[in-house]
Amino acid sequence: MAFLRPTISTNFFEDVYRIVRMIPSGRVATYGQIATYLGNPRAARTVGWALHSMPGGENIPWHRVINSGGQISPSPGGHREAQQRAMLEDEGIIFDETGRIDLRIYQWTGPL
DNA sequence: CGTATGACGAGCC
DNA sequence: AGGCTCGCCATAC
Repeated sequence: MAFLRPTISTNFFEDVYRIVRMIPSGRVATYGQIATYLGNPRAARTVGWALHSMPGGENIPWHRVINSGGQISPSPGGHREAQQRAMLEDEGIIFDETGRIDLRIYQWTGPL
């Protein structure tokens, strides 16, 4: 529906959403990882930005995207962090004492 | 068109 | 281990 589309052609953003949508439940991906799949390994910040300004209503598992440290990136407002963690735990992901995820186990291997 | 910004990442202390 | 700085890149203004 073209009339529902934002005036701006956020092509890069759509690509980000497309990748994120492929992440299966119980798995996570890092911002840098997604940026790599888009062909820009250094655009991790932009990926994060795409998610923070993500349109609601879309079926995008934004909570499955974390930083390379295996932690949930603090967002302005903060409370999303707890929500994100709860959703991930609900998918069976275990956090350690420092609130970190073991990427060796949960990191999505990509659209292989 | 130049400046500022931001769910990052790697490096250094 | 934890915290700070700098580099990167697509958008917003």
